[in-house]
Amino acid sequence: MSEKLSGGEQMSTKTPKIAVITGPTATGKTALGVCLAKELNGEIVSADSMQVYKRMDIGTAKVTPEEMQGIPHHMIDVAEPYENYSVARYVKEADACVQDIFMRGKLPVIVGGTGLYIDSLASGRDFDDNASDESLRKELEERYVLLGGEKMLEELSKIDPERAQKLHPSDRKRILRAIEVYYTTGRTITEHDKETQKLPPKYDAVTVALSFENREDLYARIDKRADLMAKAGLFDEVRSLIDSGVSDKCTSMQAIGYKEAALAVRGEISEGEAIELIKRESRRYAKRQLTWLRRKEGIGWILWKTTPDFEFARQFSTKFFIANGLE
RNA sequence: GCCUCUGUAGCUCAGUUGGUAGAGCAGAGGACUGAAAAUCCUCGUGUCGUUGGUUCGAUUCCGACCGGAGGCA
Repeated sequence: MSEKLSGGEQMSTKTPKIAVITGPTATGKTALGVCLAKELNGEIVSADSMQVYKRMDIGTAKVTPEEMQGIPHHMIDVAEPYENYSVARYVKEADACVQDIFMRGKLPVIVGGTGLYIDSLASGRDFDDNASDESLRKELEERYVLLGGEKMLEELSKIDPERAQKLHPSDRKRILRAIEVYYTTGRTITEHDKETQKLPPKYDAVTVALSFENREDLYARIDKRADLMAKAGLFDEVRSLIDSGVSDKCTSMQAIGYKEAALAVRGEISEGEAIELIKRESRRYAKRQLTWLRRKEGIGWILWKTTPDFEFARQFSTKFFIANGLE
């Protein structure tokens, strides 16, 4: 009887496993995601900081209804382009999706390239509702411009020396956020981080990452996709966003493809120049994504030779998932 | 055919009054806890076109040759 009880306890404390498909931009995550969701009786939860916005389809390479092949997709088109989305909101909403999918006896398949979103969702990071203050942030922003990074970092080192030591004077966002957290919650961001690090992860993310064996092949794919986006009407898409009143200060308009196309729409550069910029920024973005992923252990990497081989990827991923306890 | 200019990092070009060289861009590596497609940090060895000569020493000066651009015929 006691055996039974302890067994039951173990079951209930076991971390649920979720499937994750990630990798730099333009590597075929969307297609593989659908393919595996079909095979594993799953539903897709997107982990993409820009596909959350409605009316941003071409530039974000959003899945089309045909590509979905009947598989439900969550966390896409959940915000308006003029809203400012955030990790905090993502974790809250995406986690609700994940739980709902589990409840219905299906497997959540997380697909996307926004590493911070995936990590935060999996770790179950709790974002305090009070730890954000727009007007304070604005005020700090002004102070930063006025006083400069050195002075602001000095200010931070008085309240949170540990954090201050890790930051560079130019890292405006992080310096200001650290100060903001202290003023809104009364606790330093270092304390806050240490606390969340202590928490056991909410989900066990069994992760497959896609990339190319040779960097040039990845870059060639990115370049090609940028050309296709332009042909598919990226500039019209951006023009209509601007016409509908989405300001270039919005988070959505900082997306690669959108900020450059907006310059062209406003006539500051040519469309050809915009496309070249989009290619370059996308390449750099892909590199940053790789940097993020490389440090993580336990990832099952699929490296394409020159073009994706989804049949191989399907077999590899299925084996990898099963080997890591997913069903 | 002759004359002039030119050949230096993947690209565009500096430079060395002779002691083997440095910027921008491209690129590479890293960081990342409420904007993350964001934000930030670090990184420059290359037959100085080839080959002879002068020199202790040549990428630098001289000659020839091979590319490229322009001019005259």
